Amino acid sequence: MEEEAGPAPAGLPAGLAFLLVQIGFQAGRQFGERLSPLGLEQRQAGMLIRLAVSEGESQQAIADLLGLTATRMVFLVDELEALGLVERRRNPADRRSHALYLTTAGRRMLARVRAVVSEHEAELAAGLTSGERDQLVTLLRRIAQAQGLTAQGLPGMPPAAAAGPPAGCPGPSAAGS
Amino acid sequence: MEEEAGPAPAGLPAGLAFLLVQIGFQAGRQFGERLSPLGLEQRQAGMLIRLAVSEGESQQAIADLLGLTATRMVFLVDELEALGLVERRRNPADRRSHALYLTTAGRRMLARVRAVVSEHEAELAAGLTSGERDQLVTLLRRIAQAQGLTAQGLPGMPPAAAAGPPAGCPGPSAAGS
DNA sequence: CTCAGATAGTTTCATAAGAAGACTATCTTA
DNA sequence: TAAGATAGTCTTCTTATGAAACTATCTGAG
Repeated sequence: MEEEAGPAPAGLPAGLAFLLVQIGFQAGRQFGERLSPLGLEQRQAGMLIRLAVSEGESQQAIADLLGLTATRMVFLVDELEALGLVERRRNPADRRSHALYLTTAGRRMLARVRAVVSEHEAELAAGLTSGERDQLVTLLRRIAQAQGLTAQGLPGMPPAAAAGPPAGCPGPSAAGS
Repeated sequence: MEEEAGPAPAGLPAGLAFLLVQIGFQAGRQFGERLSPLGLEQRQAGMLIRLAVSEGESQQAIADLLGLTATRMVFLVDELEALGLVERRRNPADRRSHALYLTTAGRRMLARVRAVVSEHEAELAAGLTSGERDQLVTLLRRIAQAQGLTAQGLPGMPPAAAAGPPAGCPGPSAAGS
C-alpha cells in the first residue's frame, strides 16, 4: 500500500493544475464538514453570505448574481426559509417578485458561518507565513482573473456542485453495460 | 482573520479558501472540457495515467490507490474496457482477481491525455512568470501536505469524494453588487 | 475431500443534485 | 380587456454515487 508514495511515479503529474484541483476539492469538502455542525450545506451558507450583501433583492436578481437557475434558486430559498433563516417578502410594487431578507435567526447563523469561514481560512493558511499567504492570494487572484473568474458568482460555476470528482459516467462515447 | 463576523457589507471575507475552491473547480471543469474531444471523462483520463504506472495490478489494488469504491471501480473499468483502452486479464494464479492492462489504443490515448494535461498546465500558468509559477506550486504543495493530500490522486480524481461541493459559494472578496 | 470463512469483482437498489420545461400569478401595454 | 412579458413554482428526467447483496474463487481446518 505504500509502493507509490516516495518516487513520484513517472507520469503522475504533480503540476499546478493537479494541485489546484486537489486542494480546491479538499478545501471545499472540509468547508462543508466544518459547516455541518451548524446544520447547513455549503450552498446554504453561500446564500446567506450573499444575502448579507444583497439583501432585499429579488430572487432572480440574486440567482443571476450567483449563476443559479431559477429552479435551483427556488429550491435553495425553500430550504433556507424552512430553516427560518431567510424570508420571502412580496414586493408591493411588483407582486410577481419575492424580495429576500435574512431573519434574525438568519443573521445569527450568518455570524456563525462567518466564524467558520475564518476558521477554515486560518486552517488552510496554517503553515504559511502571512507574507506567503498574501503572495499566494495574489497569485491565485491573477489566475482567477486570467480564467475569467470574477469575484462574485462565477461565470457558470456557482451552482457547481460537482467539484471535481468526476466519476464514472456514461461517457460521451461508447459506454458499456 | 480580520474578516470576522462584522456585518461588512461589501466586505466579504478575504478569501484564500474561496479562491482555492473556485479556481480548483474551474480548473477541473476546463480540464474536462479539454478532454471531451478525446471522448474521455476526467476519471477515465486519470485512470489511464494511473495505469501507465501501475499496470498489471489488480482492480482492487488500483481502487485502493485512488480511493475509489469497488462499485465505481467496476463501472470505470467497464467504460474503459468498452472504449477498448484497457483490458481485464484474469490472473491465472488467482482467478478471482482481474489485473488491468492498457491496450495499444489505451497507450495512444494516454499520450493524447498527457498532451492535454500539458496544455492545461500551460494555460493555467499563462500570465505568470515561471518564477511565479514555481513559487505558486511550492506554496500549494505546502498546503497540500499540511492538508494531508498525498500526490496519489489523479488530475480530476479527488481522493475520496464526499459531500456536495459549493453551491453558490459567493464569496469572499469584493461582492459584485 | 469438503465445509467455513475470507476475498475480488459484479450487480442491484436507493438517494441526491441538478436541469428543463410546463404551469400560475402578475405586470405592461395597446 | 386581451396579448405578451416576467417572476416564481412545480413536475419530471437524468446523472452520479454509495451501500449492500450476490457470485466466483481461494485458503485452511477437520
